Amino acid sequence: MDCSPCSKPELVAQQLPLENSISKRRKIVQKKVITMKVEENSGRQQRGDGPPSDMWSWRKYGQKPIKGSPYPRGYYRCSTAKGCSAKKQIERCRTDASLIIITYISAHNHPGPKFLRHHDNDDGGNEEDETPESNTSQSDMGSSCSIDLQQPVLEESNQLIGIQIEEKTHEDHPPLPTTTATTQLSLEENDFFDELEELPIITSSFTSLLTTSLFDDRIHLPS
DNA sequence: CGGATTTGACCGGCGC
DNA sequence: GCGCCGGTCAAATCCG
Repeated sequence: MDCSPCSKPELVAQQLPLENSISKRRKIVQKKVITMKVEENSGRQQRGDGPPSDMWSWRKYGQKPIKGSPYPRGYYRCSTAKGCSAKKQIERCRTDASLIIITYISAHNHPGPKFLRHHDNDDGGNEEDETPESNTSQSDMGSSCSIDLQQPVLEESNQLIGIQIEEKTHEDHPPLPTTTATTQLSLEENDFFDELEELPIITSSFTSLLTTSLFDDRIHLPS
């Protein structure tokens, strides 16, 4: 039962220096931790780090053994668009190899894959796959993308255990670690996704949960 | 041949 | 100040 990585302090407490390179004064780390159980006979995670396929294209750019965990952590970057700063980390629960912990960092700043496009292009006006490089305005600030964040849809063969959204605003005077906005969700917490139900395809109850949008910087600006 | 993956090295932050 | 650890880079390799 100790397989509750959602509450694992290490996961929650780790800070990502990703944004640090962007802004030293303000560190805003937006992460969404998805814990899901994958079946061994799914034949996908046979290598121990095989990423559950979602609708995005991810390119692996690193892998590191994590202290205290027998399983390495894989670092993936969105390869759907060049300028996309979306990343995800995939690791396995130290106590349960069948438990996959996927950490989504930042967000996609480009139209999503097929089904999203179909839904998004309803107006047929934004078909332009605007490469983020075109607008060099804030291509580096992927977290502040102006479009809603699209979240992956995982195979229904995977069982979603929980989603944990956390957000850290780290300025000169960092608040108590416990003040980090952490939303822990269970499968029963459907009300949270009530606002996210606009997702066009719902292959399963789990996939719909995964289509949540991360936060926009615009909604919350502590300034 | 092009793109994706692998893997070791490097860098920066944090704790002691 | 030093060491540890996590995250990223980049060259080499593999695969389609």
